Amino acid sequence: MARPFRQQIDEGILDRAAGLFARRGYAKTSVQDVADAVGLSKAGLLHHFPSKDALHEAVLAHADALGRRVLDGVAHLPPGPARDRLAVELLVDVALGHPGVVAMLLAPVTELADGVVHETGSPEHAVLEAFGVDPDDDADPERTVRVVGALGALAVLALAAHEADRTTEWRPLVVATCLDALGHRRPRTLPSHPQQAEA
Amino acid sequence: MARPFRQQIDEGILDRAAGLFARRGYAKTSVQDVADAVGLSKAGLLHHFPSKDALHEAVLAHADALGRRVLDGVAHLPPGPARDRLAVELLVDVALGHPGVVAMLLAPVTELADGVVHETGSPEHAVLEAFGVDPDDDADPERTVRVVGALGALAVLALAAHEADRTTEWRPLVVATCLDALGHRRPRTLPSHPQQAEA
DNA sequence: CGCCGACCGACCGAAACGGTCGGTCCACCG
DNA sequence: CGGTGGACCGACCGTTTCGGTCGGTCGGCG
Repeated sequence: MARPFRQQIDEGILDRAAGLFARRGYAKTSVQDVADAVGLSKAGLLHHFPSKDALHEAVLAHADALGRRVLDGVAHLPPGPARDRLAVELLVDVALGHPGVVAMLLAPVTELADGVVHETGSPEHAVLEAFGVDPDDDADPERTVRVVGALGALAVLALAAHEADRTTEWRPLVVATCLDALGHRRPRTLPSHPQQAEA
Repeated sequence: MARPFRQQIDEGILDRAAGLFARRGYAKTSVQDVADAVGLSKAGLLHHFPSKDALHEAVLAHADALGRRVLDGVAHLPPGPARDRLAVELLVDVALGHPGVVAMLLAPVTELADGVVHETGSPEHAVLEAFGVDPDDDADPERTVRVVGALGALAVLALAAHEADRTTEWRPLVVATCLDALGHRRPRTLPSHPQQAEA
């Protein structure tokens, strides 16, 4: 494990595995699936990680580290448009380089819809925290919808960009789309907005 | 199929199954998974559909019908902001009522990232068509990114809203988020009645 | 009462599962 | 030059899960 070469290979494995675990769940992702995705045999993959469980934990730690990187890079700013913008920039960079990880950040949302119970250590919480959203807080539904929507857009765009091999060209477009989804094109300085809207 | 009661049950099954098939793929979704999701035993589910394959085809037809509904509802308008707005409204209605189907519309994008080959009859093409996007056309990357991003936001928001049981409250917020992601600034400062258009 | 459709528990052969083992290949070192 | 060790694989093992079947229970209805 001393060589950076080895570490680089492992990181590639972790990115691919993250996408599979995120979308299919732990139980539904076989070692063979991951091995195929990274171009190894099952035995070859288990040569890098001693067991499926160890691989899963490494993936979780990997995603957690990336999520925390975003959170730390943004911690010095107070909540507001500037922080949002920086958070989006950092997240897009992470997403375009590691698309599987972003899928993992959204996995809890999609899995809960199936009624599946999951008990992961929630690295996604770091991302929501970076945007100042508490999932259990109903006080500001617009903010919640905006942030979740922007993350959804980012997740699928990162995947599509990676697949189409357009990551560098699309990057500014992805950033703009996410910022627009957040509602940041207009000055949002109305926290006590009487938004009775329509009944 | 005589009673509407039966049809209603089947539609609920199809919605749940669509979400599972979309996110996990056909092979990775077991009959037992669908049965659990709809609260039936495996034998009970296979009483409604003669085989897993028949269930899958029914799900595809269901998604196709919903996708086509959006396309038909929008066909009378020329491409442009007005058509985009109507398409989003229709799609949001479909999505909030049938969140699993929207996940299916996006499945090709996420699956291609895994290198999986899929050969489905692509109901999602109807949706892209409604927004005037050709996936193989590089001429207007911004439009592609915008549309794909808006669909991603919609997909995860529909799931989240369904899970949090906030579909009616969140609907206008979801519409606004998707439109913003598309890059259409809402005419909120116009002298006419911008906000009440969607009621 | 008898009938029928909805639904279930138990079961089947086959396939896939996580993991092990022995071996091949090859870069590198003496 | 032989040899040493890591990366990697094919084949295999015992177990679990797969799609699907079968016989049966239950309740509504004529």
